[in-house]
Amino acid sequence: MQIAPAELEIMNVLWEQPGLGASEIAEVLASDKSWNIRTIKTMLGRLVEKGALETEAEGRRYLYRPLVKRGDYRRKEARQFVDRMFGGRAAPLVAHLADGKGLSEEDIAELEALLGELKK
Amino acid sequence: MQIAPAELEIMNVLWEQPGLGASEIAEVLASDKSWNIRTIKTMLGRLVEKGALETEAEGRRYLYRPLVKRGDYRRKEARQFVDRMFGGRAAPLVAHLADGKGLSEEDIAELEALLGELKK
DNA sequence: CTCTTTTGACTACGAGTGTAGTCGATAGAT
DNA sequence: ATCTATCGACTACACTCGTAGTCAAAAGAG
Repeated sequence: MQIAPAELEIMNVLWEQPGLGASEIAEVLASDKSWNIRTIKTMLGRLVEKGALETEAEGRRYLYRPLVKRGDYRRKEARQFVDRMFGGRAAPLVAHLADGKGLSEEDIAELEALLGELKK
Repeated sequence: MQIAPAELEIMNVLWEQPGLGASEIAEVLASDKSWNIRTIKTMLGRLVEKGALETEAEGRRYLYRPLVKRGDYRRKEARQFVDRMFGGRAAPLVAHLADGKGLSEEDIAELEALLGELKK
């Protein structure tokens, strides 16, 4: 199941706070996106169609919550991305991020910890 | 400038061997893709339009070569991807790759070396 | 010189996306 | 009871992408 970039913004909101209604999602997004409420509803509809969200009726509106787990989705996308862009090799990806100042001190520390784990 | 997934396959060929003609690209790709030569030509046309490739006439055909550097493109995409999927944090990305067995022994070794570099 | 093959140019077309409008029902305001 | 704001359902529409067909020109086969 395929989630488009704009749809992902919606999913992100719902992963953080499952069970919101359309207009609440709109409020959350209002800060950085200027999306018409209709646009958001269209995307919600499509996400439900795709099986990425489920709805629960509450009075005359719907509450939405993710059917797809964020971790699962991220894992799948990460794999796909690394395959497409870097022929499946993760190291070059990290190298590029590093090169473009995409890694903070904190990232580096975290990565070190991670690698420590992995070596065991 | 936006390069679609299928177009990227073409770019990959030309990044490896700049200056091929359409049918030569088709030959290279024939091994793992079953694309009609017309399909390839359409994509070449679009890539030229987008400014990702330039052409040089050679007799009655064109030779294609990348205008975009592979490294630059990868860097940009990597950044974008991490932003969209992981809120800009690289560490979680690597964690997910690790989790899904996306990291080989070799990757891990390389990453360690990289981190060593970065800490300096 | 004529027939076939190859090449680039242009056209097609359905699925997916981003962005929103219209419509009918209904819940709340007065 | 009536008007208005809101909700979900359906519809619209231009643009991108994947996939290829058509066409005219030219190059090579015989």
